[in-house]
Amino acid sequence: MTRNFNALWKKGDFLTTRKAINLKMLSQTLGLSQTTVSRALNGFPEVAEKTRARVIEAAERLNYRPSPSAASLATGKSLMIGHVVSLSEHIMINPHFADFIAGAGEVYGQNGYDVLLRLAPLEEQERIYRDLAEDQRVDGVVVHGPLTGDSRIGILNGLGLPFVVHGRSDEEGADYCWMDVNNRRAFHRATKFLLDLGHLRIGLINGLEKMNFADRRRQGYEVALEEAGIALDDRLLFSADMVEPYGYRATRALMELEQPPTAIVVASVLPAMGVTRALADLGLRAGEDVSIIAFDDCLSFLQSGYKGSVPDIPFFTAVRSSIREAGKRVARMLLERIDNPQAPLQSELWEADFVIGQTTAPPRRH
Amino acid sequence: MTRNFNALWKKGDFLTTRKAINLKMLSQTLGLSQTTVSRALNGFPEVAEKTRARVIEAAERLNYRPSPSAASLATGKSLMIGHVVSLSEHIMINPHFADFIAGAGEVYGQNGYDVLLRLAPLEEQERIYRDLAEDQRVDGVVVHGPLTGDSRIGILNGLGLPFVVHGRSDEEGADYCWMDVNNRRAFHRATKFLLDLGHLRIGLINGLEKMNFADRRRQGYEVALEEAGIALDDRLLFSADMVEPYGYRATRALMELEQPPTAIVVASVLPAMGVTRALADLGLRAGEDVSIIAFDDCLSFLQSGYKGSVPDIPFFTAVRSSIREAGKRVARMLLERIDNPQAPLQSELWEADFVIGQTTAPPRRH
DNA sequence: GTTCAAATCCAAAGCGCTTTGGATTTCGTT
DNA sequence: AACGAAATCCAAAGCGCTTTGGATTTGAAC
Repeated sequence: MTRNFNALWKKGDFLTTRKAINLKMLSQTLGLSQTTVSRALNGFPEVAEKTRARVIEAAERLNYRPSPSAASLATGKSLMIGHVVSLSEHIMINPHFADFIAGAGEVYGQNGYDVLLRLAPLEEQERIYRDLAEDQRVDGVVVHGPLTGDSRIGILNGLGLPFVVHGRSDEEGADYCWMDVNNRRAFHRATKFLLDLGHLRIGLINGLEKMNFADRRRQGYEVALEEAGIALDDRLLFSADMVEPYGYRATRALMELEQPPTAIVVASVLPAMGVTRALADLGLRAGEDVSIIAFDDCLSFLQSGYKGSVPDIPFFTAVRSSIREAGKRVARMLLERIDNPQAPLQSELWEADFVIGQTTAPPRRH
Repeated sequence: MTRNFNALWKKGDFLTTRKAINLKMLSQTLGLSQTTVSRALNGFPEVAEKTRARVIEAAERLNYRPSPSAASLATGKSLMIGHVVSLSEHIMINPHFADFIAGAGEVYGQNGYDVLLRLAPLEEQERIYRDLAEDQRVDGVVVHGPLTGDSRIGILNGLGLPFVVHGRSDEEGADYCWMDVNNRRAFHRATKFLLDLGHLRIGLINGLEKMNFADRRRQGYEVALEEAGIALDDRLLFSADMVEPYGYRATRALMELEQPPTAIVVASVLPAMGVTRALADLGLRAGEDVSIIAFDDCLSFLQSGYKGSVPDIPFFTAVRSSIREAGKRVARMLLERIDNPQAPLQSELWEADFVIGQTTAPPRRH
């Protein structure tokens, strides 16, 4: 029975090069069939516990590791989660994506999944999803940065590939699985807070408004103004990719108005840093001269001490929601969906925290 | 011959669900053997061009796509590149990693490779490399954030898995393939520039010095001071993970010294933003009151307009090298290495640009 | 019209795993 | 002691591709 295997062993293959051992060899050493060994390792009930223990022990001792491609070929599962992102196109995605994936990757790792990362511009993503699905390269995907009316969602539903959207694509968000922050309410609260402080002219430095999250944020801002009986002023509204220099330029433009705003709501801490830089250039101070509220995704490299360590008063007053925690949650939702594709569609809406920092105060009296 | 396939076709499988078509079916429709079809598609010379054209046409028409796991099982190649990173541990890696992978991913995509991303703390990475190699899950890996004397390199050499190091791990850098920026010279130049402007007390806000790149940067700084006959002052030296609040706190500490520095060299634009924030808090202005030179990785979300668009004068005076371009280069080197594992080990050292911005000036006279 | 390469194509054996359908053994019952 | 169900295990058939070793055909040369 074990002759074959012993021959190989004596040849020295295993001891020296630690050449991978496969199921066949393992079952031969054990004097069991491949079936039994496979079932023992995969936790099937029809194998005696004594046998299972023996098998597991031997597998560990001989450093047996099943070939992923063989398993994938046989089962059709790949234990991979696809993330398709356009890191070149909307570069503001980059740092956000890194933190999101840091959270998601943690969950994947705990469940034996890996990330398949594909960089591609938006217009190619539909084709890529199709390829990934047909090739069975991934067991599910996460949709990043959904636009309002995003066509990727329809495609994915058609493909039958499990997916979760980080964010939403429309008002209902009914026929797909998503996890989102309540962007509208967050910006409503931020704007109302500034109004309550007495600010009457409030600028909005928003993200790209074809992105659904930015669209919602603007709605929150507008509704708050409306409720306060303040007319919208287009000159106070900006929309672009959320990078630092954008915040800088928008602020310079705002402050050159004949009636500059006394407060600004900013879609991300990144442009918000540009805002403070612009104010500094003009000899103005954030908080004292111009109030700022930013949306804070808890980007790891900007704030280090949330939990313990250094409990600083945060610089920016902010509506805050950890994108990294979002990554974890989305990952969990997706894995559940993969395990049970028939389960009803889940969705989850998080409220952002509102934290007071050093950049808000009542408007200056002249 | 084609009966089998037609039967399936008529059943409607292909037209409706676009069920994946496999080699067998494709060869049956063509009336050729699987061998010939496979060879035709993979560009082998022993198939007539006429036949090849016919095969390719049919493959496209029927939307044939070879199964990656089957191909991987048969060939042992996975068309995947492994990136193992610890996004949680040294969070400063995050934004840098995102831009690096944006560059690398572009090259991978052009060559039919994908990224397998695995999040793991440093101490697990050796085991993970071993697993990835034995499982044949990836055809090569990139080593991120090498420490001085990094054990991962020895492991990888032992495994025979092709790899390229982004950065270096030791003085020689001889027995592995790497691509690095001349960090020592960059910081030497930066420091010397400040000395030439007349600065005598120069702070260093460095990265974690167990990281090889940070170690080298410090060497450059020290040598420049030494050459100018200025003694090192430990109170001017900081070393930590390069996040924004670190720059802030280090600067506060620096400015509280009885003899505060008149200039600071900073290891990254991220802490440098903290530096300017701290200075602003103290009523000081970067450039006028305290000079700053930062290392600038061209992080996408901080500077948008390098190439064309808005040719701003950069804010920070900086030594600059695009981490994204580095990603591209590393990816190319790795793919070459995979194609030709026997070729001599390559390495590449880039010089950083030195760009003058708005944060350097001669020291204030009192 | 042979002959012999060169050109072209093929059957079949893997690659390493899962899983179906059955065979064999064990064990409590009668 | 015999019986049937439960427990345990197995042989073999895929999964879809690559590739070896060989068969067949073509075409130029004699």
